[in-house]
Amino acid sequence: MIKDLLNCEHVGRMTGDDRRRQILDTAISLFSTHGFSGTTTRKIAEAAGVSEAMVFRHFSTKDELYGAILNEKACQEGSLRFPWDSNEPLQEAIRNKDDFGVFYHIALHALNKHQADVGFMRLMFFSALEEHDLAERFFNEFVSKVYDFIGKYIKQRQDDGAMRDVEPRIVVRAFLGMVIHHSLNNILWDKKRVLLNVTNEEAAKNFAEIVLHGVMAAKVR
Amino acid sequence: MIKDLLNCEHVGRMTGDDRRRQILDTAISLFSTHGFSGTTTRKIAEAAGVSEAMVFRHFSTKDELYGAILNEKACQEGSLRFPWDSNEPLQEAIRNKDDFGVFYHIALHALNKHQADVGFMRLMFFSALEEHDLAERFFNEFVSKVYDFIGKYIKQRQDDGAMRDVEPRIVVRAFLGMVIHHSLNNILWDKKRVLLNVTNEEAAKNFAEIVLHGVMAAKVR
DNA sequence: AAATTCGGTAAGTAAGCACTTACTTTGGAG
DNA sequence: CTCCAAAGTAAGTGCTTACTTACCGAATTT
Repeated sequence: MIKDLLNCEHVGRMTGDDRRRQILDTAISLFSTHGFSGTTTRKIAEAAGVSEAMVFRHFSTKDELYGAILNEKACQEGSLRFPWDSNEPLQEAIRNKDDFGVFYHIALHALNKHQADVGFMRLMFFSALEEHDLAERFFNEFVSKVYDFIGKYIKQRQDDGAMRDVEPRIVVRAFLGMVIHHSLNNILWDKKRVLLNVTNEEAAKNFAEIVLHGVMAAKVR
Repeated sequence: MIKDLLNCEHVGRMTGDDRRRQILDTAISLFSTHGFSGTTTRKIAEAAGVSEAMVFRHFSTKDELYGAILNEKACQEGSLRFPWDSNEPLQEAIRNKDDFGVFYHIALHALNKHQADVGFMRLMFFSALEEHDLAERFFNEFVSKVYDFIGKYIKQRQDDGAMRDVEPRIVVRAFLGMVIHHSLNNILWDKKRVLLNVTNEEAAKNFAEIVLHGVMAAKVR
């Protein structure tokens, strides 16, 4: 029979794996906008265009479905794609001890990532608020490694005499605070960007400058 | 009869207003730990030690109860207590153009407030994620005024020639980012303070120094 | 002391929830 | 073409939900 022609919007039935993926994607979108208890299995099924029984064929409980999502998201984002993986400009900045470049590219990478996956950020915040243990896992496997990475760079630059003697982790907290808080504003609090409307590049540039030099006028430099 | 003696843990009945307050307080605690849809009216009633009917006598719907909470919280925190109200050290720092003092006291005030009312912060994040319009109201009535206040101070110091020419709102975003993100870590992600364990005073001091001078070693100063 | 008010409950109701059962349809291998 | 595993569903199950009704009994008022 004629198949795989005009695969527009799916008419017939899907393979098990395809349907599983589709239910998962649908669920991600719903959980990320309404949280765990705010999302019903019925709505997931409806949005996926199947009966509820299909949801439970692929995931035996609602908890397992939520777990599968967080697991995938945390791993996908956590184990493969660190900000420094396949980020040549950042790697080069590190090699050259170009401090501005390092902070700029970390910030820009993060801001772009957050913007591209709003659902992921919402999901993480929901599961942190709802105290789901996989949010903790994401924190342990991803965030803490970012702290180590940036912290080590700062420590080395302090040893070089280029940076003053501040606890590196406080600097990391301050810097990531600027970046993450900015994303959070764009996603959650100030979606219309009334308070502040800047490109990711501008934000990254300013955050990097502030963490390095602050806002005071240079006296003699 | 003997009454009002040994008023330990309440035996008899409460006045309407007292009961209303008590239900409200109970609900605040539950909503802030489980979110709106994660909290049932039954659990609220149980925790308050009354029947569900009492909850609905005081608040005609669950939505109204949630609204009353956010309303009170947003107003209580929003209209009276700005960081600069009844904060003499901050006011003095402003008068003296003591930039470090200004940022230090704003940060310290915020960090202490967040620590003292974890429930409020959780509530705000839940309602922002759940897109409750009163989170938006809090943002418009409180946050935007903080931006104006700090932004104006920065603008003035730029005019004085003391601070370099950066968009003041970006500086505010960066500074509040450090502070709020730090609180968020303490409340949500890193409750045990594995990554960073500092007092509010230390954090405020370092954040203020970073926003003013950055982390680079002084060249000639 | 009787009347009235109001804090309080037991026992509902209808709708919605996560999850199941028993069954039908479909596509592809033999 | 025949079969059968797997994709799919309709119609439940028992339980929980937000919310209601009809009724107590302790105070306070008169």
